[in-house]
Amino acid sequence: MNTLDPMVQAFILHFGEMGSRWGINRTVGQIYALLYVSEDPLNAEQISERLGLSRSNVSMSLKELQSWRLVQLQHLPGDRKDYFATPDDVLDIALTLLEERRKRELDPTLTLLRQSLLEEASTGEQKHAQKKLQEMCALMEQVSDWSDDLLKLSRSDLELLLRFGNKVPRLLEMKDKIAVLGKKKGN
Amino acid sequence: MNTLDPMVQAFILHFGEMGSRWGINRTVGQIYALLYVSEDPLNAEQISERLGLSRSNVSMSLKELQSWRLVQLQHLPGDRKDYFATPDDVLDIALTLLEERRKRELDPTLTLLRQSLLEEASTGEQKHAQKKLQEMCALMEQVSDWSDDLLKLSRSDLELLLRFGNKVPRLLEMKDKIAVLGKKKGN
DNA sequence: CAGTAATTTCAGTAATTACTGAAACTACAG
DNA sequence: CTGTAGTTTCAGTAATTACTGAAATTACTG
Repeated sequence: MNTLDPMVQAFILHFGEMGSRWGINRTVGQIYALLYVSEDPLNAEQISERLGLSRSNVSMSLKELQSWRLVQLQHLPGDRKDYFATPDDVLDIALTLLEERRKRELDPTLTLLRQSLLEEASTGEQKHAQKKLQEMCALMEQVSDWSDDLLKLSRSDLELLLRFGNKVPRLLEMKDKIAVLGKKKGN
Repeated sequence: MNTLDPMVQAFILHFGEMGSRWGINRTVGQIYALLYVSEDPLNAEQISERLGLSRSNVSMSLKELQSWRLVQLQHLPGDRKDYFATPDDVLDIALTLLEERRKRELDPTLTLLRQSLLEEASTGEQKHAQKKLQEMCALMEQVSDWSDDLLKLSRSDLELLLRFGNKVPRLLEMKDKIAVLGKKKGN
């Protein structure tokens, strides 16, 4: 891990440590951080040199990052190596993260819950359990729909929402007007 | 893991498996699932019997769940044992989860980023890196503020927001009116 | 098509994380 | 106090996950 600026160094190490909390491992976190702050795309060898990781580890980690759509593969003219970079708009990145996390952390459970709710409950204990699953399922569906719609918003609408987003409570002062909109989709 | 209803059984095992994706381990996930569907609070011994776990493992896992504020300790009259239950409102649970995850997954990084941004950048590469950190920091602050405000909402406002939440795009059709509100906090 | 640069796979190993049983602790009851 | 029911701690071990180097594969180049 040679000749990296101390600030960048600290950032990379931090991402490595946070990796486990974020459901990726240290290496994946470090590589992502390195690419994120790099001015230009890097190839696998450059990454393995700068972070002191084996070439094969870098290869596997880059695949993982690609499966999250958090890095993009690029080619430079006249160079056969694969180069990698992160998308440069942070908002893009955040949305990708939201989508992938929903896919991995919510969808499987939602599938299971829906299945369970198709079954007949006989005993009282079963009925109680099913009611609880039902509640969880309903909430998870709402959250899932919410994120779906968020992902469909135009960039400008999204920015608007985020910018005044911390004034959500004020927005709700308008709930009389808003309630009308809500009712159109009867729920 | 004796005499559990197959549906409940499947739910518990699923939570165990998802645990690692959610940043908790199998045991913690299973215990949470068991408590969530249980009609009455359970004590540590009941949990360890029903899930086939050692008593000590249950003790540690319950502490972990308490640190997430996902289970509550209770006492039954005339019984010295500690009993545990999950809060029964799923919305409560979701908000707790949001808050705890922000605390664990976002706050440490936000702290680091803010620190880094206090430093002087000299070289061009440093300046580029700092600009990227700056962008990430700004977005994370917005997300953090968003969730803060969400947590402050009254129960009824929250339900309203969630209920018509999947009509967010429509809400933004009203952005002319809303923009006025946004400007009051000039940003 | 032979040679080479680049990447991927994978079996073995290292590092980390989870779990257990035994011992220590806590708090109450007689 | 002493005994007992309940809980927690912790050192040792099991299980899982991460990482490596060597070999295999891919895809160009001359």
